[in-house]
Amino acid sequence: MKIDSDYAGQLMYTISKLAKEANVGVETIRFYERKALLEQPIKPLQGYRQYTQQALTRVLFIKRAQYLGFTLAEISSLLVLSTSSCDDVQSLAEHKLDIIEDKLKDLSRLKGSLESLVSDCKNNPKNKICPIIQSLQP
Amino acid sequence: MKIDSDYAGQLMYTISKLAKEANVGVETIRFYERKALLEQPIKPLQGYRQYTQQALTRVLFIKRAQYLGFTLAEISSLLVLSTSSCDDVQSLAEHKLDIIEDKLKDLSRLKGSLESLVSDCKNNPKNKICPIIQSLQP
DNA sequence: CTTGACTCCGTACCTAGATACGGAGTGTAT
DNA sequence: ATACACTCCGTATCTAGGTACGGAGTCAAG
Repeated sequence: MKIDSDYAGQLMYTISKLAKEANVGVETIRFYERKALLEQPIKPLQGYRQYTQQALTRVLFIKRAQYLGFTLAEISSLLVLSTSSCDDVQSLAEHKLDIIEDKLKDLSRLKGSLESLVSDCKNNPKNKICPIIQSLQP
Repeated sequence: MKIDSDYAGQLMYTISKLAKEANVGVETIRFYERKALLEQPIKPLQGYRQYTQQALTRVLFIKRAQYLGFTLAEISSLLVLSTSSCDDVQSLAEHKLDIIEDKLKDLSRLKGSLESLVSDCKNNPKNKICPIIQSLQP
């Protein structure tokens, strides 16, 4: 078992170590590189690519942002904006908040409709047509 | 302009008329046929396929069920179950309800997190690093 | 009898976010 | 020194729900 490389006092990772640290698959790392969310380290003449701690930080950033509901495209914007404008980041977040609120409304509506249908089912005397199916007929 | 065919007193549609009535695209009708959500009428030796009112009913059923949050796969199950068991339809709906409730919880959590971050931004003195970006750093 | 609109059919393409595969190169342990 | 694990790279595949395309056939109006 090889120990992680050390360059100028910095811990380095191979792609699989990086993936493991970030709790994602190796293919996911490559995918992020293709999407330009993560810089691909230069390949040395001899051996494998080495990933820095900054790369790990970046992958964790992406995962946290995803957890907050941002898409990869939005995360890409976040990364561009992160070096400049707090105002722009804030409006991205506010826009996302609007979308989330819309989705919440939609889901609440669905919940209400389904609850009412299920309750109809429970009151349904045997041998009668299912109220859910009935409700779906035009 | 050809008038819709009439067979045994029943209104019939060409694929584009059916699509128009159901407010979907022609390609969507074909897609549902491929997914076996809709039966493809037999092609006459001469001329185009004719769709019945039952076909229109079916497409509208699919659209209503989608509006209620069912996926096409679930709608496929609903169609199978619809001819037999109200209990089974009911448990499908209850399972869907569980999923919707989970999503509602997730979205509420996201909403809370984002609201708090946006509010941090608003209190952010100029020239300081954006709190949202900061929160994404490990 | 020609023109333009429509159908038919297979296939390819799209988004989003990965996931899998195959073959060649590389690294390490025994 | 050889077996096995890992990397590298391009490309293909997957889910879900469609949308688009191209060429041949068909239909109806003028």
